[in-house]
Amino acid sequence: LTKTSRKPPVIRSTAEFAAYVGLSRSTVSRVLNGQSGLRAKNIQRVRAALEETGFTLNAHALHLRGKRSTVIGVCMENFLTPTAVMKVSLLQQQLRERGLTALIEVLEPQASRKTLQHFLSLRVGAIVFIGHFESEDLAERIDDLNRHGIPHLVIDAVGVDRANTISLDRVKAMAEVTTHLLKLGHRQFGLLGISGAFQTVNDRVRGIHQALRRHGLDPAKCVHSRDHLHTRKNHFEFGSQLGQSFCQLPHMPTAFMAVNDDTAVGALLEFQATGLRVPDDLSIVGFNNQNICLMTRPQLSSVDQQIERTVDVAVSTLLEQLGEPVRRQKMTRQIEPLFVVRGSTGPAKR
Amino acid sequence: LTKTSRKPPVIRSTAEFAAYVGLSRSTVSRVLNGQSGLRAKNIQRVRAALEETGFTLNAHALHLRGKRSTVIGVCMENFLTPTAVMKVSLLQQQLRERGLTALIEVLEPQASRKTLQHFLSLRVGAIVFIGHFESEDLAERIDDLNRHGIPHLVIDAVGVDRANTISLDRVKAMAEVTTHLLKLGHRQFGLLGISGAFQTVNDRVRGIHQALRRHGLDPAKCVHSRDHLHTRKNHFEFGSQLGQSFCQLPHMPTAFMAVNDDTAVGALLEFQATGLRVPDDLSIVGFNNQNICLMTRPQLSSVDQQIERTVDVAVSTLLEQLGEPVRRQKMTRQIEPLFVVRGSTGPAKR
DNA sequence: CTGAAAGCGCTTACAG
DNA sequence: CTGAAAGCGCTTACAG
Repeated sequence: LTKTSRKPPVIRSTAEFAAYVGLSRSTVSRVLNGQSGLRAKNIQRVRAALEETGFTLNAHALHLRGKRSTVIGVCMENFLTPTAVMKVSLLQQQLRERGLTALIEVLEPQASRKTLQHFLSLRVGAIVFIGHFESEDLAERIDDLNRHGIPHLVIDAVGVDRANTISLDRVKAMAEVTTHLLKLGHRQFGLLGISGAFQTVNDRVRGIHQALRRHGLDPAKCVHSRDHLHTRKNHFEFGSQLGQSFCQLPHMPTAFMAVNDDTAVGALLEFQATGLRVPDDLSIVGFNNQNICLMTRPQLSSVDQQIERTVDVAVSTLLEQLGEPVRRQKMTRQIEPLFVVRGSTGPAKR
Repeated sequence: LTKTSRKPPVIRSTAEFAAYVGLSRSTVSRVLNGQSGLRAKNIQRVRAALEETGFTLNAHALHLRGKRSTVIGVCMENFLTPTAVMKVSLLQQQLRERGLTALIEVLEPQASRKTLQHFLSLRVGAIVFIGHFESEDLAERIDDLNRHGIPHLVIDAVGVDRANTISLDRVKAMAEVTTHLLKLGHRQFGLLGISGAFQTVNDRVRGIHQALRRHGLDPAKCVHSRDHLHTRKNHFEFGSQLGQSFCQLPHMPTAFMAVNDDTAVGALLEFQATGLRVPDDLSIVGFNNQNICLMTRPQLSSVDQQIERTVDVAVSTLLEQLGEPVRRQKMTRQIEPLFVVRGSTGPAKR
């Protein structure tokens, strides 16, 4: 084998690699692990051969010896919102910076057990769930994990029994939005898509009611919803239909709060198509602060989920748990929302 | 240990599991692998214990014995478009149905080597790249993979040396769009964001020119771009600026083709804000056929990438390669686009 | 300073 | 029909 050989062999084990270098497996292993007390010449030789061959240690063999895994399993929901994608991407980046590897799998509702089994069989160090999942199903999975002593973290899916959760403070978010609208003089409110059995929805409604009561108003009299009259297939279409639906009311609310930005945009365009002016005739607020908030005229006021902060907290929580035995008490942390005011909210028409 | 014990032990190896069942590791292993010639009673016992304990075989040990891995590494680009997310999600679903597992990692430009090393060390069966990557960097990674005898597949990032590629036929897509506009009487065309060093962009421009020449027109005289006057940070904003920019021309084109839907929507809203009517005064076409195409009035004509078909082809290509030795000839397949005509394209103003 | 040997958790010839 | 033993690719006491 000449030094100028351009085609080094593909090496798949330390045994082969040691033979190639001309040293024992032990010595090679020690160099690879950066141990001290080795002849400089040997270190050089191993390093050079590593460069030449591009050899990588077999992660499976490595794990079989070393017990503790540096791999974190990430389950993301199958219907991915841009917000969720951002979280996944940031999470992986931050874990990588701390020497951990995130392995992502899409969690299908009907295959959740199978996916989790795969992570278990990989003996991952911890599992993170990002997104909204079927609550009972998720609770079962988390029981499994607890039994196996594997720490977990749920981002967003609040209200799951025994789940360690990090989530946006939705009560606070909606209280803030509502207070803002109250100060602008609005007294009649329309909800767009804020209904249903999710805990996240309950929290948002609670925030709205809280703010209203603080202003001495009765939620039952000033909050209106038409969600029950339409079907949700696509957020935008749903928003359009709700917009139309509200226009048919004799006394239309002057302020609207939507479950997300898509729904808000759907309604906004519908209102404008009817000849209503925003924010002169009515105000409207989205949720998530996505790019489409900038795509309407006027631009859409919306609640920002503070994704970077969320992921920061998630990662540090994860690291704390990683060393420790699994805690018996469930842990929850809330993230402060940021309400971004733009042109779609203005003083109530008198 | 009573039969009604509610808290079965957590078992982490076949040795422990075999002891729990009261059989040898060999027998347990045979049951787990569904081999024939075993006493029915023992099969029952193992199955029951499996159910009780939730034991999973250690994937690492499994792999160490079994050589061939059923894991496919998926690299997705760090800036995820909704289209890319859809592809990743569908890909994982389809691989799962075929007994393979997709492990996803976000490929950061500066860490591409590290990510690939991780997949190599996991000894994955193949690697799929989804999205747009730095062409030279990707080419290097693919050389590495070829050297290691690991099959790969690139979805979307066309024009990479020696890469097996599956991509949308962008030449055809744009030829079709252009022909459609020509038939509507348009003769002057504005490009919105269709410029730059990417092969995908070259292909699209080629398609446009092709169609023009077929109609006896000189591309140099009827295609206009203002991309060089503005900076791209966010597609939508970029589209707005381009829209403004075109409005300042003495002779404005009557038909516009955008690099993606966001850019098209940005320009469309800008045109409308200036008082121009779509499609009466001008026509505009997006790309990707995302949800936002439905959010404008009129709705946006756009090119659909046919994601399901793309993933289908990707998976079958992957399965073909998985058994075989790595082929020396690079392989490319093109997917037929679908041009979806909506209200934003109409007869040219005379 | 370096090497031979044991062991991590599996499966599969090889005996019985 | 079932069990003891070897071996996959690593690392780390244990000798030398």
